[in-house]
Amino acid sequence: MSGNKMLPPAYNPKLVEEKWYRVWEEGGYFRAEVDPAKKPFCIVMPPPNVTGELHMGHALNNTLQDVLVRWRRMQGYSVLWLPGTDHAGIATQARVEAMLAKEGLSRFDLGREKFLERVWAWKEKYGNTITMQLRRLGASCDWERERFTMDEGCSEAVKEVFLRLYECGLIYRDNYIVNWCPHCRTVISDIEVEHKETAGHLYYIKYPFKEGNGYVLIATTRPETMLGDTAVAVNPADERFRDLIGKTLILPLVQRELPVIADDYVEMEFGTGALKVTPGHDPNDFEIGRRHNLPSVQVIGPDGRMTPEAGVRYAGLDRWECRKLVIEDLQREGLLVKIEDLSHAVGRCYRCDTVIEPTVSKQWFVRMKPLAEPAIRAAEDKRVVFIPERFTKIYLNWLENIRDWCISRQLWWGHRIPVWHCPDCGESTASRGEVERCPRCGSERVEQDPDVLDTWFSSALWPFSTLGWPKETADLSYFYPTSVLVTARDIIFFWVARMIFMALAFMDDVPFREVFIHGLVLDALGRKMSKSLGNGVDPIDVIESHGADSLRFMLVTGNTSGNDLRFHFERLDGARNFINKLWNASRFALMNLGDDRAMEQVDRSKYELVDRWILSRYHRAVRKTSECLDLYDLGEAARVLYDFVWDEFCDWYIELVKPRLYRGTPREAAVARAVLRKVLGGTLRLLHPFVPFVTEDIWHHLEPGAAPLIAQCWPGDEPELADPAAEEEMAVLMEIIRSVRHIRAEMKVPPGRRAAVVLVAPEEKVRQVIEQNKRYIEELAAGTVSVARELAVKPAQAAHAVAAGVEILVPLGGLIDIDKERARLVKELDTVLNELSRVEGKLRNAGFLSKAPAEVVAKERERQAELTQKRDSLAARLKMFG
RNA sequence: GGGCGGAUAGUUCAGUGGGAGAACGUCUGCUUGACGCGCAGAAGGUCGAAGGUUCAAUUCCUUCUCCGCCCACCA
Repeated sequence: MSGNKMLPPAYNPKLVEEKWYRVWEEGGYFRAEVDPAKKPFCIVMPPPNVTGELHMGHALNNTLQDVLVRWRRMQGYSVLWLPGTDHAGIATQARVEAMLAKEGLSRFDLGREKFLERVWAWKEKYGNTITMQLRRLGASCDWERERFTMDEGCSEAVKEVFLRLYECGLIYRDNYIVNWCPHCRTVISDIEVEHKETAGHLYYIKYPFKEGNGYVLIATTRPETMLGDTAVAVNPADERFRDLIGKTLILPLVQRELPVIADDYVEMEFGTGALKVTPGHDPNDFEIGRRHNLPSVQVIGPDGRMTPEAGVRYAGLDRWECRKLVIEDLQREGLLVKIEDLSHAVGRCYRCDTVIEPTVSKQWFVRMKPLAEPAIRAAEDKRVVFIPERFTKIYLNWLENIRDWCISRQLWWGHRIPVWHCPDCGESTASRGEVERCPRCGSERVEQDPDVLDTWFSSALWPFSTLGWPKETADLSYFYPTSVLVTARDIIFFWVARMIFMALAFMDDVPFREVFIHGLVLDALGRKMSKSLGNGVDPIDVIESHGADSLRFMLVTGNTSGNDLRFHFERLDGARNFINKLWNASRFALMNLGDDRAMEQVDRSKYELVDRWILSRYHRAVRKTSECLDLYDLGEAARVLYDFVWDEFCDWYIELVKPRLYRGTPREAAVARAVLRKVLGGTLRLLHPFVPFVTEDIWHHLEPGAAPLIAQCWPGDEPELADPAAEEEMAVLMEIIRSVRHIRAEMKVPPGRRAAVVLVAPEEKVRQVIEQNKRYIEELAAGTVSVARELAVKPAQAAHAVAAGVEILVPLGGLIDIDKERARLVKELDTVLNELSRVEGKLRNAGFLSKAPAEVVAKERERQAELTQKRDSLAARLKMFG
């Protein structure tokens, strides 16, 4: 025996996780090779923000990827899991600005260049926090290929894509109504606006006619915007207002003249049926304005304060203060008719939750229709497949209703728009390199556009920019298209869809063949984990307390693809217990296996029933696990392994193997050891993708000197191990053992006391199986077993049961409590009778007999026979008690 | 206003056109030579409601109820 006995009785992740990660990383096991002899398997990691710290969402996302990647690697694919981080424009800039604020500085004090130096310095210092945390999770990505959305290569790709889109007219610059965040001081795209139902008010305001008395009553939720009104619109079909169209109103407080116009957009039923039109601060009004050539007045500025256009009384006021004052003023003038409560959706910035101010502004856009179409077809043609399938519809629905994508941001941190403007002639020039002078007028006063691109613009290129595009690299031709994208369902629009249309436009192929969507990690109460709620659980804390494997296993088993997952600490304990169970089963094996590996090659004819059984079950586990993984059913795969390890391998096989190991002949023990080693070795391989650390550690105790488990091959299908006969026979033994245990427990037979179990088995074959495996029943049910074909005289002082057609008698001498035994039998008989009547009812049904498949009918017949025998036996037994 | 997901044991969740499952919790035993992060045994469910399809529905279809999410330019 070797140093195996040194294994401690509990697995301690802290002792081994760091060590094995180092072995893997330094051993180059994560390194991807372009190997034409192998099939490629590639995943690009959704890049976490450089500002980020690992949260449960990352932990889930990366665990799923790591399971797939480790599994494929073991299967012999040439695997590339490409990691990286995202520059996260607003988030990172805000972080550094907050730091500057502590020094009493703003970014404007530093200037663009100096500020960017500070951001880069910050990134160098803190940007690898999350990648270090991913290592602790066990993520087996190729760190030598780590990328950053603003590194040289990615920036090249961004420029290239921008220029090509610009040149073919798919990127344009226009004055348009956009979503302005007064807090972030930048425009954001439509999907970055979160619409939240908010309690508000509907204000009814009189707009007097210019001529004569009377007024039109309008209703608005945002009275401060009235300062920018340039018309009032009614529905042309609205009888009430037909005569008013073309008349002129006087805008209260401002005294501007407003035409009454007719537009289909106006809902007759809402409010008063008359709509105040503010082209400068409402997307719908903007469209109406364009249709009717209305002027647009910007009354709210970039800082959320009223502009001079709003009039001297209001200029400089915060938009909310202004609202109050406008209401007061209207009230004073008797123009405010009433205020109603109204719940409506208010758009807020997804980053800072500030209420978005729609504003007209000159921005850069991507023309979406031509790009969206191929992306729609790719999903329709199943060139990209979503798992679960239902997300296809969500994706398609979004693309089919897509609007142009606003890509410019008024930030400094990001990819600067590669366009230079000439102040002299107005020419704009897009260029890959610096532009020194205007190509049109020769002016040297050209200046680069100050804005940067939406962070998601560079993310959209991630699957090919990281592989080297626009260069034609070996990685790109070998690994592209990537195999699968693993991501949370909340960024299908932000990211998945954009990667697909960009890839189709520039690579002429999908970026990945499959999209594996998972849900969100919620807290125990079902709420989203968030910083503001303070209900987040830190994965690193969990790794500290339970180990990375426990966290991984819990996340995988708790998850059905696409569905959210609630985080329960109890489940974490369950995962840890499982890992500890595996550890101890291995410990048992190692204590008994010894070092004589070469001797363990055993002739299969020497296998006993229990060996054939566990090998057959192992074979099933291999097959089932592989099937589940193929279907991205990782949770089910992990559950299959959990059940196999705990129920079959530990609770049954290890117990069944002990008699031979402890008291068997040397030859018997050798057979047992061989099977034990085989099953344990295979199981470790199966479990490795899920719980890499503990399996790797055990592996090296089991096979000292062998290559690490990460580099071992995935268990192949061994059809010769399937043994239905062994499973059937074993089922009989197990049922008998359970019955005896049940009787012992119910009748309170002390554990130390051996019971003399009598088994009456009329069937020759069954009797043989029992006879040959008597020792196992004796061992596991703590008794001595005798078998008979029939029994002339049945002992009265015995507990009785029927299992698998075998009558079981456990003589209890004076111990038996007749009343208790009778009650037990009555209860047993009751369930048998219920079941039997159900089965017989079925078999009496002509429809069932004629229409149900033959094997279903046969099965019911079999059950009927079994139940009948059980019933008779129980009834006879009851009769004995009178 | 559309769309999606969930509703199954006390709790958290799997699952299935033909005998309802796991984990945790509960109850009863147990210093059984791997493990008390354990072992053995047990209790506990008209599978949200109502219809329909079928020989057979917890599972498929329709409607409804409740919870959650996403999308949407009724001010």
